[in-house]
Amino acid sequence: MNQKARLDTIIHFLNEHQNISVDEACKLLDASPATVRRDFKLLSANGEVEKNWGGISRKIDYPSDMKPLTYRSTHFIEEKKAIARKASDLVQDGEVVMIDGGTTTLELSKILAHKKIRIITNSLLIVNNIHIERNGWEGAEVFLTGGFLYPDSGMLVGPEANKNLMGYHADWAFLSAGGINESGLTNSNQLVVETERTMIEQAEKTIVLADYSKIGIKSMCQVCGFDKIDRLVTNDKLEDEHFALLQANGLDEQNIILV
Amino acid sequence: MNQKARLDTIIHFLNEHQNISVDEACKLLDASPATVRRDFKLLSANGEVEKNWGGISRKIDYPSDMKPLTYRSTHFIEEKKAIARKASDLVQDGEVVMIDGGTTTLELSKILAHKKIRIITNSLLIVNNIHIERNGWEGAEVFLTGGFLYPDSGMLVGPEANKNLMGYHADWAFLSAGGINESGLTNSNQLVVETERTMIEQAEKTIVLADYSKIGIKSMCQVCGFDKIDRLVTNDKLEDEHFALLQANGLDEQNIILV
DNA sequence: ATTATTTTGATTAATTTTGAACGAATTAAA
DNA sequence: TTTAATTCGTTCAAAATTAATCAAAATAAT
Repeated sequence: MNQKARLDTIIHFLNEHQNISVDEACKLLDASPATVRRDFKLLSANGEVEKNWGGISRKIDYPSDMKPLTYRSTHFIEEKKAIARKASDLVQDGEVVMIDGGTTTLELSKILAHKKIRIITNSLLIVNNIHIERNGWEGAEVFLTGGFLYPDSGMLVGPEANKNLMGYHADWAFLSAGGINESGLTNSNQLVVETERTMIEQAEKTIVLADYSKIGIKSMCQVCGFDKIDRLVTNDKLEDEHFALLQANGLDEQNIILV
Repeated sequence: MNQKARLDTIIHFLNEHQNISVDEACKLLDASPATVRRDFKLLSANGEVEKNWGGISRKIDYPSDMKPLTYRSTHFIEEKKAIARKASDLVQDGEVVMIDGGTTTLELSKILAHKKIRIITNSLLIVNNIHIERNGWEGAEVFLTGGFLYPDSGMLVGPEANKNLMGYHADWAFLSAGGINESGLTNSNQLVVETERTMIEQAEKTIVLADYSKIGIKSMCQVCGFDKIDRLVTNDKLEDEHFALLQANGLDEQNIILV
């Protein structure tokens, strides 16, 4: 493996994980510590990663408008993956799934890409990742809604997107959360919220994926009340106060899936 | 295996993988290191790939979660770019443009991305590239059709895609060609051809982009006859025989734009 | 069929990269 | 604070990669 291939492998690894140590990289690249250190030095000199004692880590907080369709938040990657894995267990072969945009639902889509299901989404980022995950015609069939491409988030929104969603019927709607508070589910973009509402309408069951940092947070736009949420998948790092908030609104052990 | 075949094999390999080493290429091409190096040198001199110690890699290294649906290297890239540049001159600010999938139309979309126009397309590849090309909210507004994502080509097809296209009206339809022969425009995928037909219906003027290698070729599916083609943009390497073919079907100096 | 031209593969010397060793620097433990 | 254990960066010899040269093989032209 030559240098360029090694650097690519490291970057690829960091897209999936938060950080990588010298030892891990040695195994991954089949190279000596000296070489790995030289590679790390190169990457950090280029400003692509952050150097720290024992390894390197992803730079937190990309300027989001610079890398439009790539990963946003690099925080809680492992937590999000765990939540996604748990949520994916709900889905059986042959079912139809609607997936909202968001970093946690993105992880979910990577897993679901391998199942024999139909996926309907309005997120370009998710479609791109499914395309990478699966092999040609194997795995899930994908249906994308049409509509206006919202530049920042890479999501398709507007009346056309909604009309498209209304043309489909799904077993599950997997939604991401901007925040969950006493009034229910909220998100930051009005146009995206519209499509989320439509997904809720068109699906049998609505599942919300939210790591613990989202509970107690209120975003600008109201998506729906707790009555529409059938299941909430979240971390077990949940504070008592937040757990009480959920229970007071009708979500109990049955509906809350902790990972 | 001759040189042309080797270069094609390498390019094809690089469409699937990020990079290729000299050793890998030796096995893949059944050739000696010396020959492989000469090939690598050629490709990098042409600017088609990036040279690095121990091998070559794809020139444009977009974020890993967009790879398959982004750039695919091709031959005749400069010709295609030249055709795209010429075609883009037709479009004025404020107009609405439909763009078909294809490598030449892809180049066109990169140019049009910077104009103050509206772009309607059913190609994910094109949408991704526009997204990269322009800066957030600057440049063209993009509308994507919904539909079934055809795995290989990354295009949205099927009844939903057609219905979406029929909801829009455009000044221009820019189509790519699988082949152009005495019966008119042909392409290889039945479902894609359907959307191309719809684009022709919904646009004021239909422009076909085709490098000279496409003239005289017949693909499986008929898109339309010459009567629907308002302009053909192609190279001036056109053979006399092919030029005659075009003229015999009503395309003259007025309609054929040579670059 | 013969000759000229191009392409290929082996050889070699120069250059670059790599891995191991070791002292310096940093963190963790006592 | 002192000590032990990692980790880091650098040096240097070994290994790998490259470009150049040249003869053999393949291809094209006469």
